[in-house]
Amino acid sequence: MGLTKTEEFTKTQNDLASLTKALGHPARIAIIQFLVKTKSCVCGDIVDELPLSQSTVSQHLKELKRVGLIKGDIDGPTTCYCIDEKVWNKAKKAVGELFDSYKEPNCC
Amino acid sequence: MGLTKTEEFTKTQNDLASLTKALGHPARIAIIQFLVKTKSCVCGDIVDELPLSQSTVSQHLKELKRVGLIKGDIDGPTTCYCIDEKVWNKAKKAVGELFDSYKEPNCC
DNA sequence: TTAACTAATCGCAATATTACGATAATTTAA
DNA sequence: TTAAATTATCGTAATATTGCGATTAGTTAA
Repeated sequence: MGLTKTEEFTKTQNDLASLTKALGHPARIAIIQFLVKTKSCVCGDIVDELPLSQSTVSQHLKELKRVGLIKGDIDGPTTCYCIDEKVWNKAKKAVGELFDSYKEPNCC
Repeated sequence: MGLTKTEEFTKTQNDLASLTKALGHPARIAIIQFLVKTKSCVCGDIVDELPLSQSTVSQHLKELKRVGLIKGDIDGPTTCYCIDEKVWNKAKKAVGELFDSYKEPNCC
């Protein structure tokens, strides 16, 4: 079918999956790393940094915006992208809790 | 195209993306949570727990095995799945470093 | 051996994703 | 106003993902 059965899972599960899915592409990891390390965050700079076309980069930015990890402020003709601190910290906590929930081998 | 330009990104970027992509489905999050909380980890128990068919669950297990987060020991007619501690800790570290790399708002 | 059980794989259909060029929308500069 | 620059969106093609039923492969029990 190609259609995830979202309604069969909990909100937590769907939210975590949505977040990790958004990070699940090397271009989007690269965008995040670039936004973390640079002070400027003009869209054009991101396009220049990535080995992808402008329209493709724009799509990846949209996906990261969808989950809220980044936000874009329109500033004249350009758009200034950056990490959304609040959502970032929430995501960090959620993913951290998942990884921390495993303590030690149960079997095998 | 539908084909990620893997070769244009660094190994770190591809590895992180591959890992988060594997976590990017609610069924796979549910599987991980189930393996974390239960002591038993028989494949059939996972199938019973999830609202998906046996073949679909098997596919999700395969994806998690592909990135190494879980491993499956064939034990007679059943297969015993569990978290792979070593890969888990590596993944935890890699994702943790990504989230920790962001310190404070740069702009916007 | 046969039968029952477990789990992986195959084949298929529906939908999603990735990527690009072209176009549109917006803003600034001339 | 016109032209240039920036970014979003549209349309399209190729590939990937999700899900299921059916089948296959393997093991155990009778």
